[in-house]
Amino acid sequence: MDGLKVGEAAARTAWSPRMLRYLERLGLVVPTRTATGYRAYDLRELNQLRALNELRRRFGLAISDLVFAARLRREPELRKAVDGWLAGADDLAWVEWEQRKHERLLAA
Amino acid sequence: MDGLKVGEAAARTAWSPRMLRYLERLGLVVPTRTATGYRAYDLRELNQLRALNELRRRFGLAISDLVFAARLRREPELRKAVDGWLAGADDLAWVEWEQRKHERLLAA
DNA sequence: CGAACATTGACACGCTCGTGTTAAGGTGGC
DNA sequence: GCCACCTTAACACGAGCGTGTCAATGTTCG
Repeated sequence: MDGLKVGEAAARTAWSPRMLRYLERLGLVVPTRTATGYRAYDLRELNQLRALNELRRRFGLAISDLVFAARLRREPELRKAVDGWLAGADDLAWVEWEQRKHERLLAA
Repeated sequence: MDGLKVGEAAARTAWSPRMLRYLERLGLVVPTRTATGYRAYDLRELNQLRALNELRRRFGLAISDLVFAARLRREPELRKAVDGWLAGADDLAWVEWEQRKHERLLAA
């Protein structure tokens, strides 16, 4: 039987049960459920949780940053808009973009 | 003489002078400076500011979301790490990633 | 020179985030 | 059947975000 309950999963990932429920509500790490409603964390979710911790520690990210990153991936329109804004905002990036456009022309 | 002062720029972008200074400190919209230290907003910055407003309104983004997006662009290591996490976290994305790996193998 | 603007820095304030705790009830294994 | 765990919902609370405002000082322009 795989699928740890929230307490067991918490003990193995350095999160609290409270935070596991929170992360689920944010859509970041969503476990399956047993027939009676218990959260069931499999290896996949445990790895996500450990990796999430590591990401936060190494880069000082906020949880909301990851939520936003997930949103960027799911909403292409948003991604395009943000990329466009950054391109307009960042001189160097804009130059690079022009260069790549040039390369594409050369390659064609 | 191009380069509006902070008050003029604010009047033309629906931001307050206070917020323009805040956005500068965050690195999102950074005007040049006159010899005596006054902020000088050119067309480029005015457009960035208007576009930033629009982004926030249309997608309900927080300013910190844009800060994070800018960071993603500037730190490739961070971008790779976050993309990797999302790939592991999102079933569909993972499947697509496998597909693309497959395509790459076929193309080779 | 004086009025109107700019600069930085500080204090303040409401709101949301991340997190814990507690309450009221359901589930499961010994 | 008990005890330990789970469920959701609520109250709480410090920290930080987004903003305004005020103070003390410098700049520009008529």
